[in-house]
Amino acid sequence: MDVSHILDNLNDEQRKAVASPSPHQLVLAGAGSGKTRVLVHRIAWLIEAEQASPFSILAVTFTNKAAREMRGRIDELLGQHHGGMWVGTFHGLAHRLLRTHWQEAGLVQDFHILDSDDQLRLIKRINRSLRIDDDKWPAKQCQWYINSQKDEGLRAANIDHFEDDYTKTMLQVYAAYEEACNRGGMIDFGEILLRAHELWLKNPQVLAHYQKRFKHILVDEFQDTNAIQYAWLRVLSGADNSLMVVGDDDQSIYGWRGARIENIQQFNVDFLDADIIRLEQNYRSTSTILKAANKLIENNQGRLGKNLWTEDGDGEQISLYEAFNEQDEARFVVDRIQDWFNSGNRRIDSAILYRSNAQSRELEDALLRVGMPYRIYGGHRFYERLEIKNALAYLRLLVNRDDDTAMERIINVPTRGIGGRTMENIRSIARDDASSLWKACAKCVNESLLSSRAANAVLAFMELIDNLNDGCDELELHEKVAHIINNTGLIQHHEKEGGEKARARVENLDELISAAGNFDDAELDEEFDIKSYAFLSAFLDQAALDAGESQASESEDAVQLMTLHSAKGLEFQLVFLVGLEEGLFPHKMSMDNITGLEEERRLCYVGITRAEKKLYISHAESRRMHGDVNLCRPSRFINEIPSELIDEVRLKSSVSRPSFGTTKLGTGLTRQMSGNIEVPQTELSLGQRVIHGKFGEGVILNYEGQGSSARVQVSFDDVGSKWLVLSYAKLEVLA
DNA sequence: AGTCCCCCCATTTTT
DNA sequence: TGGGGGGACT
Repeated sequence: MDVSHILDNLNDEQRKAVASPSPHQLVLAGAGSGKTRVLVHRIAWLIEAEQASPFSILAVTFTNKAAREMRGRIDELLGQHHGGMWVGTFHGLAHRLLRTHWQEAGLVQDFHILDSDDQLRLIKRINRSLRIDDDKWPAKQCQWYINSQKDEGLRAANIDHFEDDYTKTMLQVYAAYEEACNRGGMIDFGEILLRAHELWLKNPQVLAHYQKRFKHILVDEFQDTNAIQYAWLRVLSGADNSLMVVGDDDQSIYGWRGARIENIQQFNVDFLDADIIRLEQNYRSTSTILKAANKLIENNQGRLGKNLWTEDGDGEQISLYEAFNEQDEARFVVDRIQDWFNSGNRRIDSAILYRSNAQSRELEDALLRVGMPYRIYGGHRFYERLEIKNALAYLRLLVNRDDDTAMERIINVPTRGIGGRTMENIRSIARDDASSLWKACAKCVNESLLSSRAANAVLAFMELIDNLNDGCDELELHEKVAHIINNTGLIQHHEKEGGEKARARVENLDELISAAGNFDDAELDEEFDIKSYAFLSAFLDQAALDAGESQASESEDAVQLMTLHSAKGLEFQLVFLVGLEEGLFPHKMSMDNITGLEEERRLCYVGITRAEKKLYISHAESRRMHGDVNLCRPSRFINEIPSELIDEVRLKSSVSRPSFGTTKLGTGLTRQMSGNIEVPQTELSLGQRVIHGKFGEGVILNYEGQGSSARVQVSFDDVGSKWLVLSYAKLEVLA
């Protein structure tokens, strides 16, 4: 077979990786160096050149989006869809194994997945029943503890007891939580991986089967794997199978959630014969941008070492803007995007990247003010929304009446007179009988264990669910969903909230019906009857494992706003990195230790390498955070970029820039101001020192409005900051 | 059961 | 500054 089309259009290094004869490859793929390309071409190479069966291939990614993209590109390159190949996320694949081997994994057949919201609710309930002080040991903290232990592959029984309060309490909660999950047939995200790993260890015959099947394993974003994920891979690949891992140690930004950058080094130890291939040629950015990124990341210790280069030219200089405050920064960014748009570019090719979500507000305000369309990534994902989770909980009860998490969620939503008192009774009966809430409800009704009013309400609820069930039997999935939504009063319930929010919720419920209609079983080998409860079950699994895109309208030409973390893997012609200030980026929570600081630096590296053509970096001299104004020093990362690559932006008004004296802001710090933004139609500019007849001396912080309604915000030395209408306040400029 | 108010908190996020 | 959660009050 002619396989030249697989190797054509690859560079030497990419080709070396794709056609590597070694059983193990470590591909260190720099940003924009064609890493997905290598994975996709490698798979095509295995199938077409080495005659590997698609059934023998397993490709793992971190996100569903990445898995879908890879799958699409493989099909495209091969010109057909190979069903037998497993391409998915760690969680998706592990889940698939557990569905098949539920018995060997020690699960019940109809186990269901607990998402982080369900998990937190469950922990809260457990803590209440254990009488654990929520102020001292917040449920969130317990959740974090449990998940981190699971990421490390540790169960409560495996953890050494120390007699300190913290470990003692956490272990108590962890153990009770494990028990509750087992009783209810629930597994959380960490448990999916842990069980899948234990499945290998406890069932040699199952392991042998999959080791024999998956001769070729490929892993994307390897630097993001945690301990359990790597252990799972290592065991599966065994002694004979081929394993290709692709990653970039310089883009490891998820250490805080268990990712182990050390897995890359460990790979070299575990597989001494591994072929190490560096992809350093970059096809994304200008030489200037790459030089900046290279120099910045050189400040990190213990790197495997990589230097990005391009055949492209230098391109534009990086622009650095020193804003007076966060509003000025936002205004600057929006102005630049307008210029860019007005010179014939698309907004969708520009992105504003920030360290923390809170920074988006100012940017949004500025964008709204000029009426520029934008899209914010992040926030609530579709299947995590309240109204969607409520509807799904009804569906879950149809599949399994003993699903306590679902019961807890909707037994009184919409309100039907089953309050906290009644629930306490039901819970305690369930606890005593070690039964589910549903069974406890039945018992309460049959044996008259509740007041008649409560009993009636409970009975009505149970009848509602049973009737829904009967009405659903012969319906297709989307009809089932519609049936539930229309017959539970959920719409009216959410409408009652009123306002924009209510409208959005009702719309989302509609969208859920379409989502059910679109649900396809492309990734499942089994044939499903779309009217069956098994199909409904598969849909619910999918909803738990794939949170869904947060916003649907992708078509609009809008500026992209997102955190640096969510920008990983994306690229834009024009990129703004905003808020480069000490304490914000690097963030103060991560800057006091070298590990944290280096991860922040990698985050900055990720940000810089998102830019294809032009990069703007900005920082503000003062920024309002949690209510009060802080003075900010420029981020050390700015100094780590060679100054010859940077042009400092001076706005045109800087020619007539007023001179500033040494000013004092409310914080008591003394510093040199260098603002240069003029308040329109006045002689004033931001940062300027002024005097007011009544309030005394101060500094101009901000302005808004024009003409007679123009106002300025002044931070007075003695009385704090005030907004003044210019036409009334007689402000005198101080030299 | 629902509303209101106060207090507390405040990186990053996927599954 | 502002959002969310929990408790108290109606």
